[in-house]
Amino acid sequence: MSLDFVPLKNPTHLAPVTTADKVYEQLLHQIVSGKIRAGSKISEPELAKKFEISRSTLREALNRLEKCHLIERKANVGSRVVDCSIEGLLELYITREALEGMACRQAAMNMTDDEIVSMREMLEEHGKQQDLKDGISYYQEEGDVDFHYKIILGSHNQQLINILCGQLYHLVRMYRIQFGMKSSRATRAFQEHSQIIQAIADRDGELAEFLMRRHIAASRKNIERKIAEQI
Amino acid sequence: MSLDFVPLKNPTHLAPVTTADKVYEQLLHQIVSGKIRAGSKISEPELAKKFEISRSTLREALNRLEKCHLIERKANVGSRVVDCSIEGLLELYITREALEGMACRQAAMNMTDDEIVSMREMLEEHGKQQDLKDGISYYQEEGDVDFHYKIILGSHNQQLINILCGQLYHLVRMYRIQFGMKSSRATRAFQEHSQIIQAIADRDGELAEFLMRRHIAASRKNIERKIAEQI
DNA sequence: GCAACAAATATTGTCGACAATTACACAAAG
DNA sequence: CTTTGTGTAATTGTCGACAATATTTGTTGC
Repeated sequence: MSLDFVPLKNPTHLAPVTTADKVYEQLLHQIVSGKIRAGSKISEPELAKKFEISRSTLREALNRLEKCHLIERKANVGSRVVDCSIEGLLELYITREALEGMACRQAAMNMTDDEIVSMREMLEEHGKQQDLKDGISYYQEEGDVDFHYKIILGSHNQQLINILCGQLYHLVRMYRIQFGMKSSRATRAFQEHSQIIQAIADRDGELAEFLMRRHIAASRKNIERKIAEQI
Repeated sequence: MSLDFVPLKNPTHLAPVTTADKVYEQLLHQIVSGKIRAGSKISEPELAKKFEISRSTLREALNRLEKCHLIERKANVGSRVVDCSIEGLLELYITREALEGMACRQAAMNMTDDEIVSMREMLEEHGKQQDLKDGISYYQEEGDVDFHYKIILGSHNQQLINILCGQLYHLVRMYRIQFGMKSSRATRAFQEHSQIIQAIADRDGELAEFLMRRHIAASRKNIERKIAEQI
């Protein structure tokens, strides 16, 4: 299996230099996209052979996946991909609400004017795409993630950035893909994004946090509602 | 170097089964306590020899330290212990404020009555010790951590538990030890703890989160003040 | 047919050696 | 004296093999 192509999008992302890095990226993508099924057992010998690397190198890659909580290891038993459950999804969103809310508050305090301008431009761009496609759209989904990434980075808080971009957002993307979560409240979400940016531009940290928390909570409740309907 | 003695206190803690587990615990303790200095470079051959294990096993242990952000690795360069900076400490407390605030809100919603009783008992115990020693005390410091651990666990949210107990609190303890942070507001903190438990017992999640955030923010501001004085 | 135990198989953990990369020491040039 | 370049030494990354543990298979007894 080739190790070249890089299928990743993450602001924390560094260029992969070592073999284990590249395998890690491949596996990350395959898990997030569901090509390696959630909850499935990982066979070290099997994967090592598939990637044509030694088990040591593969284990190094697995360690990094474990670091972002995409797999879980038990001593002398092995690794499993985390499984996607509704409870897990809700817990994830609650955690996001806390962290991104604070990140948003910090962003209002710490973002440079340039960063704010750049966010406004991005939002405009998203608005145009929304005009064209309205409803569901790949760009909306990716656009949403981009928006959140920029705010997180804008907090200038390395702890928040590491936890959110380095760990939680891989899971967020995984759930989005595997549960087929298209937002269904795109125009609404776009408005909320605008409000949030305005609060940041006004340097109103308290409001910015409040709005971000409401934004994520709304998204969570939307999911809860859908789940309830399916029963 | 012997690998037997277990010097750890963490609710997420599982019995170490593998050699790498034991070495990880030893290193964790040595880093948190400052025996291995913050910011210092880690030599794999040197440490492996000291523990009388192979480099592979040591690297396995290092991977776990990296997982809780106690060391940082650069490809082809090596590992360093994270260094303790004032900015890092403040960022840590801001992150704690967000996460523990939410954990406290969830605890108010999800704790069982038994858990609440158990918290009350613990607080009483701490109160007695405070009567005796008043001022600075080992028990106060450990008691404070115990209090926070219990609330985090009470959230019943695995994400919050993992991030806080598995990652952030190692850093918290490291900073406490290395910066010699004795609270200096012990009686005040005790009162705040009481208030928080009351809010949880009343199932008032909103108030519980508010109080916990104020509690941690006060602690952070206390640190900022001390730092300012030293200049 | 089912349960409990035993042997065989497969998987994970650990080891030591080699390859690739980086850091260091020293010499030569400006 | 500083700086640049080169060669050596040290460190990290990767590999394949062996040991320890878990899982599966097969067998025996009821």
